[in-house]
Amino acid sequence: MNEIEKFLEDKKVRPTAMRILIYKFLAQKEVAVALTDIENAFAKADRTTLYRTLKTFEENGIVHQIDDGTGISKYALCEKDCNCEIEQDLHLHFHCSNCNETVCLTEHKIPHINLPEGYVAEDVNLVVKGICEKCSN
Amino acid sequence: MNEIEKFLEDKKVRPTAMRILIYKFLAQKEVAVALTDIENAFAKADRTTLYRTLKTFEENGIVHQIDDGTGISKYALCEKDCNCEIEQDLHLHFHCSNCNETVCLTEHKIPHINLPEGYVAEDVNLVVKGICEKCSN
DNA sequence: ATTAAAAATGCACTTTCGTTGCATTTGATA
DNA sequence: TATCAAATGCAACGAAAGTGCATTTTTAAT
Repeated sequence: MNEIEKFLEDKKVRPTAMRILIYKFLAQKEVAVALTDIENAFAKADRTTLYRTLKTFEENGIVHQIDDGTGISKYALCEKDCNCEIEQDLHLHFHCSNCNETVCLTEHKIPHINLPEGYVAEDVNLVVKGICEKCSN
Repeated sequence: MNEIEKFLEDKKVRPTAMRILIYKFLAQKEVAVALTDIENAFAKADRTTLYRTLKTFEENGIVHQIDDGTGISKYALCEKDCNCEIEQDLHLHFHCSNCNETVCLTEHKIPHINLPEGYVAEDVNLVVKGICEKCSN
């Protein structure tokens, strides 16, 4: 409880009640969540608030946004000490076409990529689509 | 002209006037295009027709759809003899955050990815975001 | 403690994109 | 030339992202 408040403050995000709840929700989820998922979990809160909370979290390095190819943005908590940097922090995401869930495979970092002359990489997104461990049995 | 008709027929796609035009448009573009781009180029045609043409092209291995992380689907002609298969055909895409264009780096195939036990890969999407060659000068 | 300022939240609304159903037209085939 | 299937055009819908503004809450200063 108090840890979360402290954590948010460290990240320069005001620890409002709503934000603490959203943080908790993200923390208990082991998969990436869409705005709609949070909306359903917090029926009382307005979508805009949730939307802006996620944006704030993203801007302050608390969550990373995941584009899993479904066209719907997903969000997941960043790892400890993550700066969302290529080579160091960025990891593989897996989207299951059966259960439709997206997971962070944080131990699978993104391989180094050689770009042609003149190209500058700022961000890399690697998504594998297929059948996840739960659904493949 | 006649080559295109033949090509489309080979791919089991009826070479209608509209489809030939769209094919030509894609062929002359060196970047991936969005539905909206084609819409603007062919003001006379209906969006639905363009949309369905792209779908038809995609289903018949003429174009591949690209998810570049902008949330807007892009399309580009497949390489010759492409079957859109992992390890063989799938390549890197680069999205420029300056000019907003997405290019196929077809010579950069997607590296082999080891997944955890139980995961089955069906498709892989690798997008690098940054500054492209044209914009970095 | 009170108040002023700033930030967060809620509400209404808009835009864009993807998508579908259905009527109409075009094109291939018998 | 008649017939049937495929392609096209039109209208509309739904989901999701995003914005402007009014209101409430929180912080900070007096």
